Amino acid sequence: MKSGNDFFEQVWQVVALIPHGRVTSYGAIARYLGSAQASRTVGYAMNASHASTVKIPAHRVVNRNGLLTGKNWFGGPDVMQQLLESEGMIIENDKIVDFEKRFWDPNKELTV
DNA sequence: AACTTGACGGTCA
DNA sequence: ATGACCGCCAAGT
Repeated sequence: MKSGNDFFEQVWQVVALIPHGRVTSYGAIARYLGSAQASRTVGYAMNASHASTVKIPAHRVVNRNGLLTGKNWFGGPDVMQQLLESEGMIIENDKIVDFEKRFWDPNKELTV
């Protein structure tokens, strides 16, 4: 049937599993899928998340620095930050404070 | 059909 | 410690 959508669907699946008040990185998701260096593709999947019927909390996904790289993709440069703060997250200078503590690793939590 | 770009990450110089 | 390049997968032009 369809081909190539597997990667995106898996990414959406993992992102949808991110607990409230937690965040993860593109690389962590990519690694969970088996392609640690395909992190850019993960970000691309986020961009295509609107195509998914599932609700994708993309605001909980940031780069490995905890920086809100895709904040500009939420319809506003501050929307992503507002969403994260709304979940108890602390954002400073477009960066997640205590990112390590808020970090949610699918490989670790889901135990592949 | 081919080349370039993209919400990243890691390694090398 | 800082800067630059390569690798990965898919989509857009």
